[in-house]
Formats: sequence, structure tokens, C-alpha cells
Amino acid sequence: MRADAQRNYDKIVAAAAEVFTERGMDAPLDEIATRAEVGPGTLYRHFATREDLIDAVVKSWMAQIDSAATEAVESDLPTREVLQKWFNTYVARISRNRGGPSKFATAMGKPDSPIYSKCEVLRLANDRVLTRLRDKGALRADVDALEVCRLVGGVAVVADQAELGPDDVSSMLGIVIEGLLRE
Amino acid sequence: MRADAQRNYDKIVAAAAEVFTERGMDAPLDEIATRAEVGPGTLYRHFATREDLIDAVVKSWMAQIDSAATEAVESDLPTREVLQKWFNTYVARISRNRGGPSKFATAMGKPDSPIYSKCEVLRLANDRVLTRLRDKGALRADVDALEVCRLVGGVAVVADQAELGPDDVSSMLGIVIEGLLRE
DNA sequence: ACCTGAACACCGTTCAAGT
DNA sequence: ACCTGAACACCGTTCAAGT
Repeated sequence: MRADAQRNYDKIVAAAAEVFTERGMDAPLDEIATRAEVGPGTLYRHFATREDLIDAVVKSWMAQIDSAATEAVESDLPTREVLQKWFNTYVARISRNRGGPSKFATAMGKPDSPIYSKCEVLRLANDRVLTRLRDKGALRADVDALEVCRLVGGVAVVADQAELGPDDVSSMLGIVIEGLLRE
Repeated sequence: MRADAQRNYDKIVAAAAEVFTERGMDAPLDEIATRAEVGPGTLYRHFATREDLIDAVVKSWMAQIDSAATEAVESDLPTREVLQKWFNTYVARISRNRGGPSKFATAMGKPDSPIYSKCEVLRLANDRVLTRLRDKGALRADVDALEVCRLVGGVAVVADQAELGPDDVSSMLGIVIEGLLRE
């Protein structure tokens, strides 16, 4: 990649991160281009779709997800509390920008989505946590990570769209958690 | 309301029901006006926002919701099965049009939404079913109907956006149901 | 190879002119 | 009182002309 192209690419991603934070992930691409000081055509050259741009922006979130999952795996707190903390963190991360949860929910399990690799990271992180708890005999045997991603993702989407606070999120997650525990 | 206004109102609602079914609830209002054979201004005169139009279209769905709730209340099947059937019906009804679940999820619990009265119908239907099962001692005591509307609504949103089939919906609902049962 | 920005398309929304 | 449709605004997307 030519030096000026690389520079523009970086400026676009930085501008997108800002604009997504201020106005949500459905913000006008126009404003991103303007703030990055490039023409709209340049944005399209680097990112054919909005999802390709989202993929670049959320790349930096994934390390945080992974370290939260590791913390959950290594925790020796009661299962309920481990899951409360993990799911709350998970929801907070994917809800960082308005409109974000919906993007992940739509792409989850769709291999041809531009953000599929990020959905895979989310699924694998969940899988690590769930597998560990299942090995301890704390979870129902038939719990699938993709399914949990979707369900917890659904909580995130609803909370995002209805502008719910952390308490509402926690209590919805509480029901999901009870549904996952071995009875 | 003048006779011609009433006629246009009815034509718009009928056209909207068709277009929403074919192209989802985010379909262009333009196409609805065209199909109803009215100008765009006439559509706006009757329905100031898209949500006002949605409210008129879903009005006819509510009797079906209520009768499904009544059936659930009167059923003497095991709690798990009653809830599976009820939630599956609930999700199916609010998912009748693409993009529909998201509209309800956004409006649920927002008194100033144009479709708030319909959200209330959904909440009360859920409340009837949940209260009945709680009275039988089958449910956890702290389960709130609004919360369940949101959670099950979240399942519907995810299923709608990720284009999931009935099996995926049922298994997600299965987790929610386990989380609601008294343990 | 990459960038620019004018141009087009689409769609929501308004409003002056009509009946 | 109600309707029409032209007009405007906004935003996504493309592409001819440039460097």
C-alpha cells in the first residue's frame, strides 16, 4: 500500500471511531470522510461497505474481550457471579457505540459478513468461558456458545434500542444465567 | 372525518400492510403512498410518523395475541410446554413483518411512543400468562412481565435480523424458559 | 495507484396551489 | 377540510478527470 493511501486509511478509521462514538454506528459516512479530510470516493476505495469500516474500527476491541474471558475462566467465584460479570462486560463491550449490538447480532453466524471474523472472536471467547464452567459441572450440557452469543446479543440489542440502564441489563442477564445453570 | 379522508386512510393502511409484508417495516413510505393511490402529503397528513402508520397496521394483530394468551392461561399442560407454545406464538406474531420486532423492542416501555398502546397489549398478555403460572407456583417470584417482553422481544429481534429459523428460536426460548421456572 | 468532488439516485418531508 | 405533487434536504454511491 502506498504511503499516502496508508495514511488516509488510518485517518478514516480514526475518524470513524470518533463519529461512531458520537453519533452511533449508523452515522453518515459523509461525516466520517469530511472529518478524515478525504473525499467520499477515497472512503469507498478503502471500505466497500459500512461493515468493512466497522470491522476495522472494532478490531481494537477484541483484545479486551479476550482478556475479560480469560479473567472469567480463571476466576474461582461462584458460577453465577462469574457469568454475571462476564456477560455484563460482554454486553458493555459490544454496546460501546449506539447501533453496534445490532451489527454484531446481524452478522453472528454469517460467514460471508465483513465482520464475521470479529463475531468468531466473540463466539470463541464465550466458548472458552462456557466450556470451563461446563467442565466444572456447573452448566447444562447442551449449551452452545453461538446460541448464547445470540441470546446475550439480543439483550444488548434491546438495551441499546430501548436505551435501558445497567440494572435492566443485569436483571435480563440474570434470567438467561438461571437458564444456563445445571439444575 | 370527511368521507374521502376516511377512504384514503383505509387505503393507506391496507397498502401499508401489503408493503410491510413484502418489503418489511422499513419499506419506503413512497411506495405505500403510490400503492394507495394518494400523494405523499396525504400519507403525512394521516400519519405524522412511520410509527403512527405501524400502529394502525398492527392493530388487527392484537386480538390474536390476546386469544393466544387466553389459551395459555387455560391450558393444563406442563409449565414448560405452555411457555414454549406461548412464547413461540408471541415471537411469530411480532415477527410477522421483517423489521417488526425491532419496532416493538424500541417502543416497549416508552409511554410517548406512537405504538405504546400496542406494547401495553403485549405486556398485559404476557402478564396474564406469567401471573397464572406464578400462582400455580411454577415460576420464580420476581419475574416481571415487562422484562420478559424485552427478553423474548430480544430473541425475536435477533432471529429477525440474523434470519434464523424456528428451531434456533425455540432453543433460545428454551434457555429463557429454564431461567423463569422455579428451581 | 490513488485521490477528488461533481453528479446521480433514493427517499423522507414540506408546502404552495388547488378542490 | 382535504388533496396533490413539485420542491427541497439528506445521504449513499459512482465515475470522469486529475495527480
